[in-house]
Amino acid sequence: MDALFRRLNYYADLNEDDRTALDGLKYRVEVYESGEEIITRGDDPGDAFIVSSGWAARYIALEDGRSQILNFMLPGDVYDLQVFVSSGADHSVLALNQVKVLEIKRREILSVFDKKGRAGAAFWWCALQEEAILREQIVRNGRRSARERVAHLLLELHRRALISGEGAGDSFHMPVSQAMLADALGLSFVHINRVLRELEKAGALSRKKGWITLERREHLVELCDFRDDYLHLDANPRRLGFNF
Amino acid sequence: MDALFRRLNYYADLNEDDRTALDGLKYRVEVYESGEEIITRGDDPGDAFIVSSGWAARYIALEDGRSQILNFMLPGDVYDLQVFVSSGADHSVLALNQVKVLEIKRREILSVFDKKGRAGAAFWWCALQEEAILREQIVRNGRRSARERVAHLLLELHRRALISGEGAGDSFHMPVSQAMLADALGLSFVHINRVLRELEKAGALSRKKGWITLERREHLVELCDFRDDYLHLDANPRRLGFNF
DNA sequence: CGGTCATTTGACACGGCTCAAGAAACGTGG
DNA sequence: CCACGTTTCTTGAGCCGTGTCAAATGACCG
Repeated sequence: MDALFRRLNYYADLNEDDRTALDGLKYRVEVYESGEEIITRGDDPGDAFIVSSGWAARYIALEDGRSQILNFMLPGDVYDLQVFVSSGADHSVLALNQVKVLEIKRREILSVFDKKGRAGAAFWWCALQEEAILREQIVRNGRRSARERVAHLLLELHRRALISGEGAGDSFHMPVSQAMLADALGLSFVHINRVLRELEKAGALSRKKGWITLERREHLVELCDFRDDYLHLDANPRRLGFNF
Repeated sequence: MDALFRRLNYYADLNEDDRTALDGLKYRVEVYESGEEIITRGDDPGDAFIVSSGWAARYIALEDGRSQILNFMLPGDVYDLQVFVSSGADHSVLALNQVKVLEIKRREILSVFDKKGRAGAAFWWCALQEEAILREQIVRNGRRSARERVAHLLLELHRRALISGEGAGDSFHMPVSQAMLADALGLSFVHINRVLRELEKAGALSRKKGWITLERREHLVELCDFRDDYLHLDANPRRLGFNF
């Protein structure tokens, strides 16, 4: 519940009532190991899911084995805020490392919405951000070169990892194989590797045991013209300890 | 208002009360000519927008002139159902031909949501569908070849045009230049042209004055393995006069 | 009728893909 | 702790889908 509170509070500066409302939510904790499917296409979950720890990937697989990652889910991210209508999931969610998930009945979430406090608004902010991230993914993969895509995605994930309370400074833990990056960015994993090595050789970043360090963040920013406004972080800018 | 009612009714089989609630909505009609911007990035509209007639494109432009269309808006599509939180638009909307737009105050829309009738549910269904279309756009552009992309997008637009009450049978009016198609599919307009001509020569489709006819729809479906489930049309399948 | 914009086609270049094979990292059981 | 199988990463060679550039043609519009 910490991850959720942290996230919502980041957006909306919650007060006591909001905190109480959130604490009152009844939820179940499920643990998924790396490689397990949290949601499978066609499921009709019935609950909303909140990532409490670990990373997951929303993806769609084509018939012939190709597959595309839609986006990554970090602690505090919510699956299925479209709690008002129920429909079979049109995509799957895969655990990238061990993921703890809070599963909450739709009507529980609705009770928070109904209270019309800041917690409800913060949930909406989450939904708005999630959709904006999808849109940025479209632009990234549609109109950017391989190098730009990699730089842009790393900058996004770095930013989001910081918000989730993971990572420190210019480093963050990224439990994502190069093949997964390829499926996220619409490239081959061979080419992902080449781009990563090139950036590494240029001193822009370094990698070690699943940790990424953005050695020259400004260089990466410039490389892909990264603007973070799509992350809609300005709900409450004072939450962020530094300026980009 | 017809386009909206038609769309919502398609999803939810509205009753008299719902109809009354919708008819009671106060709105303003704005007309935009082809090429005009309905929403400009950075705007904070304050209202929700419903396309009443005509086509529009949501897009994001990069600094250097590249631009990416996120998706197309057809009659009955709604802009900004995230009415509960207000934030600057992170993308723009461009009129592709003459577009009539209903502009509705957020609180008006909220009143329909609050009534908890089927109209509210139908709005949610719209939001769910919109996000699913974005996801499919990611997969299409990320993991499909140029030919598959073109076929897949045409099939989607055909389907959506029929639902909007435009088009007839295998034909529909598509006020979209090849350069726009290119910006939607992450390709160059030269290549779009080649693919279209190829499909045309193969007898899969024909074009005339902005009208597209899917001469061999099944062929196109097979070509890109088109599954229409992402359009979430199953809310009320009987509304559709034919089976795919 | 001229001007502008959209379409079409050819020639050529190149970014990223495929295939292949070796090296490194990782997990597991002994 | 090592040994082993498995997955992931790395690198090279060659190819192909798509981009770029350029120019002609056609469609539309006042």
